[in-house]
Amino acid sequence: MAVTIRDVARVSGVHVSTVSRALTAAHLVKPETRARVLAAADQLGYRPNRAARALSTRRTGNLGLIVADIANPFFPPLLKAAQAQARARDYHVFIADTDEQARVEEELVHSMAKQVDGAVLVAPRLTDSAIASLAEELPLVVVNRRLRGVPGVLMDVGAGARSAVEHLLGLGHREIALVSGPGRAWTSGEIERAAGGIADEHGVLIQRIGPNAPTEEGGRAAAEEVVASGATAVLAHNDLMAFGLARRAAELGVDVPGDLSVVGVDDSHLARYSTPALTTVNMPVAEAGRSAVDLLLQAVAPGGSTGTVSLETALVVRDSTAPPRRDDAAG
Amino acid sequence: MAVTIRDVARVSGVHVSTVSRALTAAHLVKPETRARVLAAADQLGYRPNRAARALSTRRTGNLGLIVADIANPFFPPLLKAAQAQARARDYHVFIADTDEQARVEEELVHSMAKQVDGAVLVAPRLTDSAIASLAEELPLVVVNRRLRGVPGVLMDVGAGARSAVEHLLGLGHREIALVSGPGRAWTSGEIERAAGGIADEHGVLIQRIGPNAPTEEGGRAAAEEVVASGATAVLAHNDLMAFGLARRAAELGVDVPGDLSVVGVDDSHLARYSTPALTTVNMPVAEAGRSAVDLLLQAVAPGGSTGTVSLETALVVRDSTAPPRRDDAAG
DNA sequence: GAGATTCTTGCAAACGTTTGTAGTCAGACC
DNA sequence: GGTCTGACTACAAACGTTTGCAAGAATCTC
Repeated sequence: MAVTIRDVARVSGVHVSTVSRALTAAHLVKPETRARVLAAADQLGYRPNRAARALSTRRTGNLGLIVADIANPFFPPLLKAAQAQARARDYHVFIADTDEQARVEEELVHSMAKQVDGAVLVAPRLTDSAIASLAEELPLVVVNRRLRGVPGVLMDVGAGARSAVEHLLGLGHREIALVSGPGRAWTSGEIERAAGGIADEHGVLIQRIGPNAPTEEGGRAAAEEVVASGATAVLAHNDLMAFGLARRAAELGVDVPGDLSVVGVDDSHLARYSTPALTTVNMPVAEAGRSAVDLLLQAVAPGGSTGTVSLETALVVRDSTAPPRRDDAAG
Repeated sequence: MAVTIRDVARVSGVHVSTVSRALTAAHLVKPETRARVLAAADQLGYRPNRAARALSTRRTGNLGLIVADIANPFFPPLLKAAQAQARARDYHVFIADTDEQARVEEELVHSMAKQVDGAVLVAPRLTDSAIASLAEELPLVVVNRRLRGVPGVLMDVGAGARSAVEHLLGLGHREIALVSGPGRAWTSGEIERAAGGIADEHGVLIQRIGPNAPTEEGGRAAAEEVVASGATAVLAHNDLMAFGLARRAAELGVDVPGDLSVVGVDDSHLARYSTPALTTVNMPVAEAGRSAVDLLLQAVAPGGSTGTVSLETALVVRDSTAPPRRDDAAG
């Protein structure tokens, strides 16, 4: 039924091994022969069977992309970029959604292991040691997780959080709250550390609220505590939470940014679309997706090197931050 | 290195073929033998090599998911649901992004053909005949495209558009515009036909504006024409466009919904997040993703049947629609 | 112009499974 | 007690590639 290398061999009058070489190791066959083979392949519409190739070479030409939640707006641009990069390198990508569950994440790596040359774990929820042990089974690259021995792509969210707090301090805020996300995420720790550090330098204490689910609901849930705390500004773990927080605050009669400045993290499209448009930390997700794939491909290649790339983030000031009200500052 | 069926055979003291059968055709081996084999497999951490299995059975256990733009908020929930459904059926999914290019779509089907048992084309940009010819090469399911001979999942966007127009008519609008999307999309035609039909019944003429790119920019671009047309209400091809349109209208000093009611299509999260929250036609995308996978799996199965499933849509009324201003109606 | 290289190609084994065929064994049947 | 049946298992070929090895042809070297 399907046309195989054998058919091509017959039509072009050479042995299958010659066809194979003509296709994958051009310099090993005489140019004229190669031309004949290619012509035959083209004429027959031959496409190599990657499963057979994989069996023989032990390389599948496939990559895995494992994320916590495809529908979370943070991920799609990353997936898109990673997929495009992989395709440019002639790799296909499997995608899998863990539904935020560490156990599923682990199981997915196992079940993919024989089908891919390596996998990218985006913002993994697993423990460091679990990831390290998976990495022995399959070449892995992590995004937004620092792990010795495992190549990673880090977006410098700490620097972004620092800029965000500096921005708030510069506006005159002295009562700043931090609504944190899931304890397990690497970004949570980075944000807290950086925000705390810069606030310290200015003799300001940041109130931490949370942890919360990294969703709009999580943000809403934190809103009352934020308002009650008397904070005039708040930095949220991500845009979704910032958005939920701002919405809930509005319902409580608190004006954003008049009474409360809100800063998010991610710069998802949400940030531009919401009203007021969200001041947020831009994450270079597309770049991260590309880098992750490149790193993985390097790690997988014969003389595979392993490294970590760090990407810069930047604060994007929009309409959800403003100086605190005089009376607030006085009270 | 990796543990194969051969290792399992050695440890459990049987032939490889027995191991194979113990794993895939339980009734063909004696229960005790099977238990021994399973124990050995478990102990060794054996995982079947799917490439080898694929070579032998000619079934890969993989599915392809091809979409125009992963980052367009319409797709991720569909991808998520499809992926989950596939996983529940023990299939893995390849994902690919065509960047809205028909040629890429075609090439992707070709390059996936040998690696998957079938593919889902979501809102394809190809012509009917191109899809039909691809369908001979590989079992295909289309989403939001009607094509004889190719199973499909259709979201009844026509009914949704009809409800939307009825809603606007009910509010008292008589000057209604339709901002259409890409001419190639099936949904474009459906919306136009349905909207035109119901308006006709009420003796109202709908002004068609476009076609435009199905993006925020496309919506912005159409805004001036909409405003100039004197329409008091507008139905946009999708939420992104509705959103861009509303934003641009606001910039032009046109109040939404006071001066102009805006209705979108998709009910992406964007609709809930924007201000004013968008009245829009809800599309059952998760359901569509699941159905598409089920349909594909049916088509691929031995006695494969082929069918079309149609899913209902529903108008969701939010804050972007209101009765027309008196003076407008009078003018 | 003979030996040494280098090219070019064919042969056959291997990758890890599945599966058709055939063999063994125990029990049933008469 | 011999034959038949059915349950169970081993054998070996096949799936479509790649690749080490070897052989023959062509080219080079002196």
